[in-house]
Amino acid sequence: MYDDWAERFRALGDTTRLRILSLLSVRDACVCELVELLPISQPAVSQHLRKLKQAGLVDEYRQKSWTFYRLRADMPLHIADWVRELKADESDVLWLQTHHVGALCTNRDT
Amino acid sequence: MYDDWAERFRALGDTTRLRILSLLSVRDACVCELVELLPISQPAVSQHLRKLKQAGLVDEYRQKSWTFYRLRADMPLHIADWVRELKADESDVLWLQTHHVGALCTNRDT
DNA sequence: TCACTATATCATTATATACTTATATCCTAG
DNA sequence: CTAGGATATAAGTATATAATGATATAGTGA
Repeated sequence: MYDDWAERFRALGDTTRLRILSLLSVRDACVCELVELLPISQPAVSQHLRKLKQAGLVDEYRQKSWTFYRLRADMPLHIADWVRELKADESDVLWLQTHHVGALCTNRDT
Repeated sequence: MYDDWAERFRALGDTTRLRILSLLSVRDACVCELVELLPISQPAVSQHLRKLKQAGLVDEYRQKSWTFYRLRADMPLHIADWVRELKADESDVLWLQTHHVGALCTNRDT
């Protein structure tokens, strides 16, 4: 009866995933960017993203060789309200504003 | 950084606890009433209530020999909004409306 | 006081979660 | 097509969680 909600809340019940959401609230990001910012391995990041996706909180799109994740626009209302107030750490915001994946990974610029 | 929120969401990330919240949104209830309504043992109910309490979502008060639990009035805003929309199962509502703990525990009412 | 009821805690167990490393898959460039 | 980077999946492990039955604690009322 409450399965979907429980799954959503479980997805939110982890500080790493909350940080990922805070990052995505600054801007969309690809997996390799999140890997740069988080203190865990690439597979761990991938697994967190999968949970967030299964919970309907993020979705993905491809651009060049990268898979970008973004907050889902159709996220349940109250969660969306909450996420909107989630403040990313200042240094994370700075990083996201001053880096772009092209520079990070192979080419330059977006 | 997001520890408190993660704990709250983890507390919400279980269907049994969501059902407990839905019950408490109908009216305050004591542990023995929740035990009647839920398909799990009394210790399990007690442990769920402890998690909800630690997460700041419910609190307790004593009345006669019973410990009643109620939704915390100062629950975080967005969660309170969400809980307000949580609909208890109709048969649960009926049970809560037609029973009271005095009848339950000392007499043997319907 | 004692007996009883209500609730909490303890010890244990099975399953879920979060991480790791290793490997597979998928793109895109050349 | 092939090489290499980007990402996902697999397998394994340690910790967390949710349940149980047994037991401890607390309050009530005779």
